[in-house]
Amino acid sequence: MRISLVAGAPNGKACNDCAIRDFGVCAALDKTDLRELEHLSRHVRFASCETVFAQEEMTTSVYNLLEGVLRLYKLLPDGRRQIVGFVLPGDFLGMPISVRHSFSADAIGAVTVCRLSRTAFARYTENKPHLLRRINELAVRELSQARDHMVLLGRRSAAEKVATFLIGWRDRLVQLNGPSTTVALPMNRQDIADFLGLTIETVSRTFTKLERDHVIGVLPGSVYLLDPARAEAMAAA
Amino acid sequence: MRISLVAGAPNGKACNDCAIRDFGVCAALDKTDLRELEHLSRHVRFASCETVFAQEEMTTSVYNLLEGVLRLYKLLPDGRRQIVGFVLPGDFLGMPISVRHSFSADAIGAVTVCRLSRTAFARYTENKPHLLRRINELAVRELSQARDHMVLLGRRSAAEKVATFLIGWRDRLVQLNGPSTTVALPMNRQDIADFLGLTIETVSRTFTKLERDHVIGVLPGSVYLLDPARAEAMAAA
DNA sequence: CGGTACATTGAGAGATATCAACAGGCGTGG
DNA sequence: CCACGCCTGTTGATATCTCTCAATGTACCG
Repeated sequence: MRISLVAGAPNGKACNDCAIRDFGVCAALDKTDLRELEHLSRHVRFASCETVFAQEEMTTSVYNLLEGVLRLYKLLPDGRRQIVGFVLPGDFLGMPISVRHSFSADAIGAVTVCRLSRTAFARYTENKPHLLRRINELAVRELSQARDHMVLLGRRSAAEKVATFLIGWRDRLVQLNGPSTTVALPMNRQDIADFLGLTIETVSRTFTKLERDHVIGVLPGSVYLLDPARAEAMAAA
Repeated sequence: MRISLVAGAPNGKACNDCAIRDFGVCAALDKTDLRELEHLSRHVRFASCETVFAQEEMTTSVYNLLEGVLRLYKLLPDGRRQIVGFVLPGDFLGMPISVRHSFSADAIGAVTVCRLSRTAFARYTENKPHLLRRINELAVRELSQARDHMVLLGRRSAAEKVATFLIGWRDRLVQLNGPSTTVALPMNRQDIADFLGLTIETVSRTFTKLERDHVIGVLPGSVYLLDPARAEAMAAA
């Protein structure tokens, strides 16, 4: 939760060559648009556990994640935490409802973001309805994911929660890196617990149980799916 | 869950005189825009428990709620239900992520909606960036509410859930109808339970407990807040 | 090699779910 | 107009899942 002191370094690379060129909001932009965007964006690095922005802070920027993973979370006054989402490269972070952030974002491992001034980006989008539609599309997709997660939090058992999480996380990684037998879990057990509305012990026990049942194999920092079909069935049920 | 057979009746009234003129998406539109919109919209009535649209159905329309209350919910294959939101007059329902609805909507009591063809509305928005921004704003607000609800579902006790629900619902009603000591609850206990990730029995017991503690008074179809401060404290905690 | 952070495991407690019975309101129909 | 049945909501007893508290294990790092 330390704050990064690293100031924005000049972008350095052209947006056109960006690794996430075809993923995030920028997918809606042509070369001319991108050239304009280059002048507005700065790449910024954060070390593990550094805060990109915090709940209640003023919203000054919007972000595209370039490398690494972020956790987004909300805290209750007494310290209880609910992780509302994990952010992967290509994801866009920049639809603040108000002048203050309603949740916090910090780095899980080293992270690079593409940062833009919120006002400059707002001006940039003004006469670009295709970009507005793209942002809208992303917001609606996030809303849909949020509702799926409500179902998980409100109506699923611990085993179903964990299975659903593993399948969903695998699917996101597959989209980024292509198929793989193992599912990397850069977040720790507490993060998973706070995402699924469980305690760390219950998550741990559930992992062990799934391992005993030959559904998954547990390794430090990852799991592999021994029986993807069964995991998917638990996630669907 | 019956399907309404009532076909779309001609709008009849001018959008400019609409009751929710200043609330929903239409707040972003001037008189000229509204006149154009009148030709696209139809008022449709639904009786209690009729389905406006169902999960997996094709998305053909977008809606503005004019009168009444809707529940939005998702079902798991085994029948478990999670209500993802209640819709009040002025709320906009029309940001489908895909060609099929990802949740169902049905009427709690009699309902009137303003229905527009999805494709016609999409064409209508095409050259109206102010409307796009308005839609975006609404989507982001909903997303924020969804995240708040995730915290409730994942990290709050039954008593906190019920108190938070009552305060939140009261605030929405106040915005529509002005201050009032009583909070009308058109939805039944099962709806509340499915919204809060509880069982009907737990909701009932929690109401009784809050009544014993002189926080609320329970009446058929409504409650009144005897100790709003205490209820708000439970909702914030 | 020891320290620290993270993860696992166990025992017991507690909150909510489940199962079951009962109460009250409301409409229907005799 | 009253009796009946139905639906919704409440209450009670018990079960169960997940949490809490505590101890132990394990990997990483100085």
